[in-house]
Amino acid sequence: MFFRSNGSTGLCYSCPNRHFRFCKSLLNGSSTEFDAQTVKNLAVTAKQYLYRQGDVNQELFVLREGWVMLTRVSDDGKRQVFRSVLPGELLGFQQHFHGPAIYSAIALVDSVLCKVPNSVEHYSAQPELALSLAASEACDKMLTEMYLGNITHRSARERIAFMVLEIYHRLMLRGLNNEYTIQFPLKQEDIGDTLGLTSIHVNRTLHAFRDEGVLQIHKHQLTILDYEVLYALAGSTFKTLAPY
Amino acid sequence: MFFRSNGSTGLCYSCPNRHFRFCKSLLNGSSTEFDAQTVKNLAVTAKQYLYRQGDVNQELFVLREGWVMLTRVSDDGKRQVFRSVLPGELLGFQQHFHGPAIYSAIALVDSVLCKVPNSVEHYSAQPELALSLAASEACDKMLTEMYLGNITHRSARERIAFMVLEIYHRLMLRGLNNEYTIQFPLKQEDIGDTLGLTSIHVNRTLHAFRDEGVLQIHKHQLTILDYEVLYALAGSTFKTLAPY
DNA sequence: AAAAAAAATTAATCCAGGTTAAGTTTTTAA
DNA sequence: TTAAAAACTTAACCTGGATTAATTTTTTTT
Repeated sequence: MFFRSNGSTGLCYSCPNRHFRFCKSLLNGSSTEFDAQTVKNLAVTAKQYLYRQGDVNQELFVLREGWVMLTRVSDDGKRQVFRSVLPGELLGFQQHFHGPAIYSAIALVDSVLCKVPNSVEHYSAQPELALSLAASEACDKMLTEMYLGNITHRSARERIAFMVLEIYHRLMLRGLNNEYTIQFPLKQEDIGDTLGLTSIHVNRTLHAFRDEGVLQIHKHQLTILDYEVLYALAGSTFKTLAPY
Repeated sequence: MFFRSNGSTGLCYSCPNRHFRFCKSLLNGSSTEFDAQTVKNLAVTAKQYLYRQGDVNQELFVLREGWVMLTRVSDDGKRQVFRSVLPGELLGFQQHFHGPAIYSAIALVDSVLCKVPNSVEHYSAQPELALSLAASEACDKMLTEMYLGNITHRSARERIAFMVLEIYHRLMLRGLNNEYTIQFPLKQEDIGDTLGLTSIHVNRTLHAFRDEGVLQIHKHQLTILDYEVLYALAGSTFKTLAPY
């Protein structure tokens, strides 16, 4: 089990995410020990929606543990997967606090979220928090831009290599890897809907990667067998992203 | 001439952008009349780079008038155009204040920018400003996500229709249209590099649109001839974006 | 105004990935 | 434990947009 389970409803001081930017700002701004009065834990089970596109009045969360995926279905029934939210990352912020959500958030595995303050008053009282929020949005924006650059003009092999390395890297920063193996709850269709490929073609490509000894996905575990090959395929976009 | 030219180096009180969110926050937080001590104007000519990918120590700007395009060239020489920055929009913010820029910013027409405060101290003194920054980043993020959804799985005609309407709509919000005509400094290659199409295919598609009486680009002027057709092609993604 | 460079245009050919269809295996629910 | 549903796999065929290669028009520079 790679997802840390250190008592789902624990307080911040024992949380593995407490050093990530937004959480750090929250804790810094708190005069007393941070507790359930301010940060409320919320447990969700696999396949449960946190909110759906069109919902209003949504809240701001930090994912404490688990894996959340952001998706949007267009009128013609096509689904776009925007990204995976990993432990320590924010989800739910919108420029218009109470406008409708443009995408749905679904937990892919049992997850725990922390509901965090999200009001103009809170941010005014804690300017550093608002700046952390801006940084978090800028980070998401960059990730989305890098995916845009990855998908535009690049082959299926390159796109998948980029996506796998990007997620592997983000999990590694959190210590959520076991050597070259990670938990990987995404289905082939999810990969396809992230990268603009059909699940059939994702399947073909993953199969080729396995035959070539590059990459293997089995029972929700992904193992990188040849990092160098993936790194070369992922291209300069990944190199740019890696420091973040 | 659709780009407002009301004295390039004017102060904020006469600026057409003064009611846009970030500028409004700036002005609200200013105890005295806002002047050149705080906001410095910077004029750039067409084809001039504001900064290039890899540059460090870049500044935060609001585009006062003109048109700026954000692009990134990858190691293999392919160019990605991220988006156009239109008057009143922010550019240059990064989560790491002094990290290298991941893309270049180039003025496509003669433009005027306002250099705005961008330090932790400023944001701490003006929490509302930090929140406006977060909102601006969230807005850019959403736009990028919508482009991602547009490019993934959709045809060349649909992609171009979406892009044209999105830009038309954003200019219209600023009063920078003349009925169904806008200034449009993007080259066919720029459109291609935004949407993941070759300029040859962009040309074919634009030609078809002209033949069909849908859309026309001539001498940097774009005219929408059949809004309904474009709107239907642009799909639900555009409908979602339009309120913003 | 002429020369050079950049951008737009057109046509022919080709292929990566889509589509359709029919399995098989794995997971979930009963 | 069995049945049903979801996910994965494989193969044959097809097409939208890429590639290559000229040519023309427009813009910029001299």
